This record gives sequence, structure tokens and C-alpha cells, in this order.
Amino acid sequence: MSKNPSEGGIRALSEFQVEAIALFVRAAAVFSLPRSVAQIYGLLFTTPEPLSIDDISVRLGISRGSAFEGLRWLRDLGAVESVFLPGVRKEHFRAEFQLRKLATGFLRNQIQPHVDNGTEHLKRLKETIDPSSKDAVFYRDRLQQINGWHRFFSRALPVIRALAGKPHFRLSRKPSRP
Amino acid sequence: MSKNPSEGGIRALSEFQVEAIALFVRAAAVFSLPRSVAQIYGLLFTTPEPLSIDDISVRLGISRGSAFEGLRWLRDLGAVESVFLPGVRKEHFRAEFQLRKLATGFLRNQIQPHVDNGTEHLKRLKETIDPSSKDAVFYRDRLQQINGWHRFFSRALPVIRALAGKPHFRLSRKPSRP
DNA sequence: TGTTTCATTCAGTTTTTCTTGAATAAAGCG
DNA sequence: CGCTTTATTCAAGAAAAACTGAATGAAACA
Repeated sequence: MSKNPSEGGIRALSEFQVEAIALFVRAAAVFSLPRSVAQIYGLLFTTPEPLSIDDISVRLGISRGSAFEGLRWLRDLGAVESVFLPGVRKEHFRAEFQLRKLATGFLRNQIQPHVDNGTEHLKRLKETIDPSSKDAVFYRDRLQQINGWHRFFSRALPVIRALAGKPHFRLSRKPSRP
Repeated sequence: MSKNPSEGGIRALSEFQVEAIALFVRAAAVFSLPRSVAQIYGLLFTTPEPLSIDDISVRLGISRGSAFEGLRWLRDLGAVESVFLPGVRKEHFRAEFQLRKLATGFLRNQIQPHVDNGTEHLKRLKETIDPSSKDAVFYRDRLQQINGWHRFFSRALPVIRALAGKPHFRLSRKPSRP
């Protein structure tokens, strides 16, 4: 018995874990992400071993359903990955924490689709302008304004992705090698 | 009578306005901003004349309270400004739409405070690590990770602000270098 | 194959957030 | 001043979002 890393009784969360999870929950609130998602990520982030859904649900005191949904969200984003453990049936997870990957996943799943849809919506918006209306000139001006914003976002996303991948930008320390 | 620009019956929203407001509502949803805030901004953005709170509440069919709160939020951000109209008592508003101002306001009000708080929270988090614990090394590593993210955001914000102010970045004119 | 374990779904419930509208405060007016 | 209009607040109600847990489906095992 006990190939399963999560066996052997429920270890209470350490003070560090509690505090770190709280920090993730606050950070997630900035982006209006569900509390449970932040808790799950925080738990995995502060736990050396991979955890199963049941581990997570028990340690955080949330339902299995929540744990599952939150985990799915995180996995779709690429913030969590499942780990194969020889001889263990339950799926286990660990946190991914390269900023580049997190940023890429977040932008890809949460932002990019809206920017893409924007293109189509803008086309439709353009067609609502009645050229004979006295406001036509004004509306066209506003439409241009929105077009400018849309372009901004289209171009900003790659830049942000690139920033998140720059170690020099992230850690202004001397090149790694003691 | 009729110095008041909003007098003379309630003009129904034009097709362009309806569509544009819908677009703002969708965009706001990406950032989880309340629908009413997006509606108000969209209405002001697509209306040539400044509008009063009552104009807004009537045209959008939302309560005066909502209009007021939404307007306050937008004003704090700098997305809306009040306009002085000679001989008119009611306060009137119009949309601000320089991307630079919008971005600056959003970052200042919604993001910056959290980044600033982060500094303190990180200090507290560090103190929760029990040096005698077997996880101390692991925890310190994770703490460093979080520190790196924090530094990333501290540095990314100014960059984003700068991007939002670059016309060359916003409007794809021909390459600035031959 | 039947049995058991684990993964996934989702209707119902709880919690959180947003909105309403009436009450109150403040400001302009004669 | 008192009166009228406009601005602001906030308790209660409505709507939306998140969470629960039991039911169902899928996969591994023997």
C-alpha cells in the first residue's frame, strides 16, 4: 500500500500555504476569476507532490464538482498539467508556473477570442450607419475610433506575450550561473 | 426655453447606437465590468451632445441610481468628464476616448493598487516560512517565483501605458523607418 | 464478464453582484 | 430664508455566478 502520494491522512495546510492561497485568491479577484480556481492553483503551487481531485477537494474543503470544474479551467489554460504516476489510477495534477505559458494560455483562452470576434462585429456595426442620416459623419468618426482600439489590442497581445517570455524583463538579475 | 440640450422629447436610439452599445457591453464583459457601466459609456460615446443623468437613465431604461453609480465609476477612471453648459443646471457628461487616458485610468484604478499591495503581502508571506520545516527550501523557491511575477507586473504596467500612448502603434501608418 | 474505482455532468441551492427606487442631502433660485 | 431642482446614498429586491452533491458515464481491473 501507499504508492499513492496522497495517502496517509490529510495533512493540514501549512501557514505558508494558507497565506499563499489567500494571495492567489486576491490576485484572481482582480481578473474576476472564481475563488475556487485560485484556491486550486494556489494549493497545487504550494504543494511539492501532485494532487488528485479528491486531495484538492478535501484539503480545500470544496466540493468535488468545484474541484473538477476549476481544474478543467486551469488545464484548458495550461496552468495545470496532469502527471502520470506509475501504479496510481487517479489522475494527479501539478501547477505550471512559467509566466510565459500562463500568459499565453490566458490571452489565448480569455482575450484572443473576443478580439477575433471584434473584427466581425465591427463590420456589422459599419453597416448600421445610414448614409443619409445627419449623424452619418459623426458615426463614421466614432467607428474609426473603435477600429483604432481594436487594432491596438490586436497588436498589443503579441507584445505582452513577448514581454512575458523575456527573462531579462522579468528578472533584472545578472545572467544565471553562480 | 430649450437651452437644455436634452430637452424636446426622448429620441430613440439609432441602429448604430444600439449596435455600438452592444459591442461595448460585450467588451466590458471580458473584464467583468457591470453591464450598466458599458451601456452608459457606449451611449455617451455615440451621442454628439453631452447628456445628463436623467437623459442616460431614460434612454437606456436603467434606474437613476445605476446611472449615477456607473457614471461615478467612469468618472473616477477618467473615461467620462462633465461638461459645463451655460445656463443649464443639470450636470452633463461626455465620453473621453483617448486610448492613452482610458488605459491610464484603468490601470491606475483597477490594477496598480493590487500590485502595490502585493509588495506588503509578499513580505508577510515570506515570514510564514518556518526555517526548520522540511518544506522550507521548497517554499522559498515558490516565494521567489511569485516575486518574479510581481516584478513582471510592476514593469509591464508602464510599458502598456506607453504602448497605449503610441500613435504609431495604434494606427498602422506606414513603417516609421525606411 | 461483472465489479469497482474514478471522471464528469448538471439540477438545485447558496452566495455574490448588480439594480432599483424611494429617502436624504446638497445646491441653486427668487 | 423657504422652495425647487438636482445629486447622492443605500436597504431591499432581482439577476447572475459559483458551488454542491448525488447521479451517470467511462475506464481499469480481476
